[in-house]
Amino acid sequence: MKTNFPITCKGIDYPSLLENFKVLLKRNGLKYTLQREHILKILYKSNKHLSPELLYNEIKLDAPELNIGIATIYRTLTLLEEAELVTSISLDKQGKKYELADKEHHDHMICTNCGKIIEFIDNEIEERQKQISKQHQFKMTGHSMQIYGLCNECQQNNKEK
Amino acid sequence: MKTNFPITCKGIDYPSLLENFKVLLKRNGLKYTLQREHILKILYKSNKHLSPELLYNEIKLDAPELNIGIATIYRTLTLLEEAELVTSISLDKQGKKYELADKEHHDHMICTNCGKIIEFIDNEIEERQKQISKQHQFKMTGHSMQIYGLCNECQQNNKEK
DNA sequence: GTCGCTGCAAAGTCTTTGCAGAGAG
DNA sequence: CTCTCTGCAAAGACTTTGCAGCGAC
Repeated sequence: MKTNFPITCKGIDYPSLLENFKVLLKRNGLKYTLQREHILKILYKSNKHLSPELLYNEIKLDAPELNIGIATIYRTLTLLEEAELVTSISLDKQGKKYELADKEHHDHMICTNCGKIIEFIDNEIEERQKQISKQHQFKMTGHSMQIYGLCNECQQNNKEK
Repeated sequence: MKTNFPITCKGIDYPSLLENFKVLLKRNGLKYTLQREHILKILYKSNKHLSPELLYNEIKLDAPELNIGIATIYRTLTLLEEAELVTSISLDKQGKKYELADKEHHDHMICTNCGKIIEFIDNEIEERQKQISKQHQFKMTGHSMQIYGLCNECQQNNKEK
């Protein structure tokens, strides 16, 4: 399935996002369902990286009557990722995590102690990546960068011990 | 298990690497076995990123009489990674891949069409990462960066079609 | 000899798939 | 009505673990 969703998500209110979402589903011949809305909603509300399982649990809490299945989560996330409505990062141990697509691309700092994820953007690096790709005659379509280490908090805690 | 292997691997001949390897095993209270040597050897010979399964197959071919088990591959790779004798990258679909630790850290360009991996280093980016970490009071211990896209070859092939 | 290492098979994860029924358009 | 989407359960891929025997030291 090939979809083509030109969209930015964050920084808009939920009702607008939802409207956007419905339009985009239609445009791609996909149906609007309560399950899909809830997935969008939880991603919007939590505003952070969620694993499929976490997302599943959140929806179970938020809408137990929906009785959503984990398979639907996986299927929908795959679909939304193809549609570029969500993006994912894959961490070595923890598996894939998803978040709403952002109008701005960003990279991640991941605390190896507590798992916290700090987002950042750096134009200098972005620019350099393009140059490097060009040098290697490589046609860049995307990239991901993770910095691993200890967040401020965990550094403090370590000192105390 | 905590190991402490200060080492560089590439750019040295195999016998030296092997000697190095034996010393380091001993230093960490680990035993030298034929299985471990073969894993080292294949990683050295292939000089690229291997998945546990590929590594397994290569060893089966190279030394069928060893009758190595896949579990040993996994156990050994985990161990060698802790020991910093090998490093891994995790690609979304393909899972983890391993290579011998290099004296120089490097990043990866990954062709989304053919899976080819091109390695590169860029000091400007390395430097910038340090600065960014500092800005966020984040104690960087490592990082990984992947650029996704089409390698030169695949671009040519696409044009032909 | 001791104790770590190994192969095997079984058990775990995490993710995907087949299917029949439910539901959106 | 039609055809997609869903939940369920089963199947898959990949990785880890328990165990008894083997082998390095």
